[in-house]
This record gives sequence, structure tokens and C-alpha cells, in this order.
Amino acid sequence: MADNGPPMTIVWFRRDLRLADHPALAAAARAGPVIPVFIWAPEEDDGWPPGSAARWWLHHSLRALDAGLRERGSRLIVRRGPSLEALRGLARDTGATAVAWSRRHEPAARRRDEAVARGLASDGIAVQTCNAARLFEPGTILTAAGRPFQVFTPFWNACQRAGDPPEPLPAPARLTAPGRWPEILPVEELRLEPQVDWAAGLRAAWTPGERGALARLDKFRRRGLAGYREGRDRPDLEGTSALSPHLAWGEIGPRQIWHALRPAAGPAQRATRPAARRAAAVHERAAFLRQLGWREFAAHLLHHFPHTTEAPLRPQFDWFPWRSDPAGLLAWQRGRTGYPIVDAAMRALWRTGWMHNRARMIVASFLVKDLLISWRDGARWFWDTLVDADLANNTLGWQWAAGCGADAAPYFRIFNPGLQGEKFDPRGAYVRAWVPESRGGAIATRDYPPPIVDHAAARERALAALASLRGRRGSPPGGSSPRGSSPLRSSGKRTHQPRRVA
DNA sequence: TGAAATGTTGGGGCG
DNA sequence: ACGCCCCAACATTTC
Repeated sequence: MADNGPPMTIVWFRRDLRLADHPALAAAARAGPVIPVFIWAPEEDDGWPPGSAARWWLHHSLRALDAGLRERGSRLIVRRGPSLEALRGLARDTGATAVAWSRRHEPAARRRDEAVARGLASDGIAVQTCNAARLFEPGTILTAAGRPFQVFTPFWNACQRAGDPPEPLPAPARLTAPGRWPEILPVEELRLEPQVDWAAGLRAAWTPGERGALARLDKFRRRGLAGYREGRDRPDLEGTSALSPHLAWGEIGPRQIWHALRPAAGPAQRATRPAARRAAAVHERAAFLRQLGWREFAAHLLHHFPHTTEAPLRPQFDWFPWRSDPAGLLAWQRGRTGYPIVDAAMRALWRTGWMHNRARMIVASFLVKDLLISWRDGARWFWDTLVDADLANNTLGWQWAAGCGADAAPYFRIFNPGLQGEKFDPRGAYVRAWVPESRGGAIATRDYPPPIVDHAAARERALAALASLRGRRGSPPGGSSPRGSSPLRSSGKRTHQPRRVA
């Protein structure tokens, strides 16, 4: 492979499906010809392969990435795993002498990437990896004592003391193609799209791809940011950026968002905007960036505590008396609990692949506290149905809601679905949009079920379950489920019904 | 990034 | 006029 031309680099795309702010791509493009590749290897995600909704998104995002590459004189090679074999084969076929990628931070992906890097190095292939997915490299933000933060606010303060993340890189204007393109698998052959077309609601709601991501950011800057602190808790309004699926697939990076929201603005704007409005804008921006902070926090926590995808961070919760209640779980999944705000949110998720953050807290509290069904069942359902499914965020969110994770709500903080609805959907517009048959109050109609549990009684039951944990520590009774090993993984079974028949 | 129960206070109705 | 009581409003505590 010692030829004299400029080095040809394989750029291995994974969850960084963009051309801008992509350090590995930028470096490869500067050096010489680029071979962009995506490798489908869901079995390497160790029990957390992309779910149904995520696969739909991925299909369209890969097509968008290919289109973007073609505009720059290149294209996307698609292959199947195992990843190391695919990369070796591609290097052999093309004469590429280097492979570059953006690091993934999930435990299984990290182990896989390290093995791939070792394998390639033993072939004499140069490997370069970059951080494109998070503002700060997971593992680098630590307390004065050198330990990981377990509470959000001090973590975020430490991030801000760490200084601005680097400015985002522009997309390469042009990519040099290899002399000859190797064999390319059509994206359709990965069969990422559902066989039975349930994705109409997803199509109506989303535009996967980098262009869609940038359009969404631009719209949010112009129309969403000003009222963010007010609107962010209102599922009945479009008060959030809805960038989460684009972030999950890396169609936009957090550094791009961070810098797009900096107060930089032109001198004209600075001169004309009254000081008070400017000060308000600073707070809106900080409130929004704080949400990016939670995303950082999640990745950093998963880095330090990789077992938390399967086990509670706070070990006394190994004893928590979760109920087995398949009928309750199904009612929750299908949006038929008899609590309108819960059902609205679950139906919105099913239909659009997305749920408002406030609604996520409400439905999570309901599953975990009113139904006493394990957060792991909730996490699995979200994993299959969310277009923005992200292992770190999902793990943090569910453990937070269950009270068994970092910076967790004390267990006794139990949401009252009725009050939450009054506060955050005050006109009932969200409920009407998704549960038209519920007719306001808690009165069951012919088509709408009565509440599957009485909230007041369920609350007492949950508090009693909490009381049973007092003074506990260590591993669960019976010792059948050692921390860090996953029954799901070993049996290959899922804890819930598959989303739809394929 | 709760909610409910319990405690405190102060204004006003009324004997 | 005065004090008692009621209770809304707010604060604190508890789960």
C-alpha cells in the first residue's frame, strides 16, 4: 500500500450523519481522497440496536447524507457489518491507508471501536478519532476530588468553567473521489423502513437529514428562543426546538448549536435592541443551553457508570418491588390508561416518534410510580418508539424519573396527572389533539376507558414501596441478576411487544 | 424539573 | 367596640 499519492482516508459515519462540524471528515478531505462509508451492524450495539422509529429515521438520514455527499462530488458507501471486516474489506478494495471517525460514547460502541482500532492498526492502517457528538469529552469533567459529578447543577457549572467548546468547522466545499468507487449496497437493502407502512405520522412531522436539522435550528432561533423559558414546559405549544432526533443522529452537533446561540449578533442588532430585551435574551439562551447540558451530563454519567443501562445507579433500588403487570404496561404503551394527559403523550409518541420533555416526565412518573412498573420497561418502549432515542439520555431520563439515578427526584416526588395537565396543558389543547374522545375531565365515555388506577391510592402504594427500601444497600435478594450483566442480552428477548408486525 | 398535609396569619363577619 | 371564629392565603413540613 506504499503508493505515492496523497493518503486516501475512509471516513466511517455512524451517528454523525452530517458534513459540517465533522472533524474527521474535514481532516480526511484536507489530506486527499475520501471514502465515506456507513456500516449497518446493529448486533454490535449489545442489546440496544436502533429501534423501529430510529431505523425509519436512519433510512432517510442516510439518503440525505448521500445526497449531500453527491453535491460535493462524492457519495456514501453502504455496507453491512461486522464493522472491522467491512472496513478491512473496503481498505483492501480501495487502497485506503487511513480510517477516521467520530467517537461514540456508549459502552458497547466504545468497546467495539477500540477493538476495530486495534484490528486496523495491526493491518498497518492509520486510525484517527474525533469528538463530534458532545461539547466536552465524556470523562474530562470532574469534581475537585477527581470524581464524576452526580448532581447536574455543579456538573454544568464545571462545564461552563471549562470554557467554550471549539468553533464548529464548515462543511468541506468539495470532496475528492477515489479513482474508482467500490461496490455500494443500496440503502433500501438494509430494510430499515417498516414493511407495513406505519410511518405516515413520522413523515408528516420530520425532515431527517442535515438540511432539516439546520432549518429547524434556524426556525427555533427566529421564533422559539424568545419565549423559551415560558414555552418549554408546554406540550400544547411548540415551545421547544425539537432538535433531539437530529442531535441523536448527529445531523447537527452540539457545538454548532452552542455557537449559533452565542450573543455575537451583528453591531446593527446590538445597537437597536433595548438593554432589557437583550438581558432577557441572555436568560432564554442560558435556559436552552442548559438542556444541552443535560445531554452532556447523560453522556458523562454513562461513561463513568456503564452498567446503568441495565441497573440502577443507586444500588438500594435493586430491591425495589416492581410489579409485573403486562396489561398495565400495554395500556400505558397504547395510551389507554384513562388519564388524558398520559394517553395524549403516549399516542403522540406512537404517531410522531417524539414526545415533549414535560410529557416524558409525566408518563414516566405514571408508569414507574402509579403502575409500579420498572423504569427498564419504559426505557425499552421509548427506545423502540422514539426517533431521538439516545442511550445516555434514555438511561438518565428513566432513572431520574424512577428516583434511582443521578440527581434523581426524591422517590416521593410523585406527579399528579390531573394537576400536571392543568398546569402544563391549561386549555386542554394537547389532550384534545391526541385523545379527542376523552371530552375533558376524568369522565369515561363509551370510547374512553376509566382510569386503570386510582391516583391517590397508587400514590400511597408507591410511598409504601419506597419505605421498604429504607436502609438498604448492595445487591438484590436472590442474587440472580448481577449488576452489569443483562438478562435481556443473554436471552435475546424483549420486555415488550414489538412495535408493529414487520 | 411535586403534591398533600399541616401550620400560621390576618382580614372580616358577626354576636 | 371588642373578641371570637371562619377560612382563604400563604408558609412549612412531610411523604
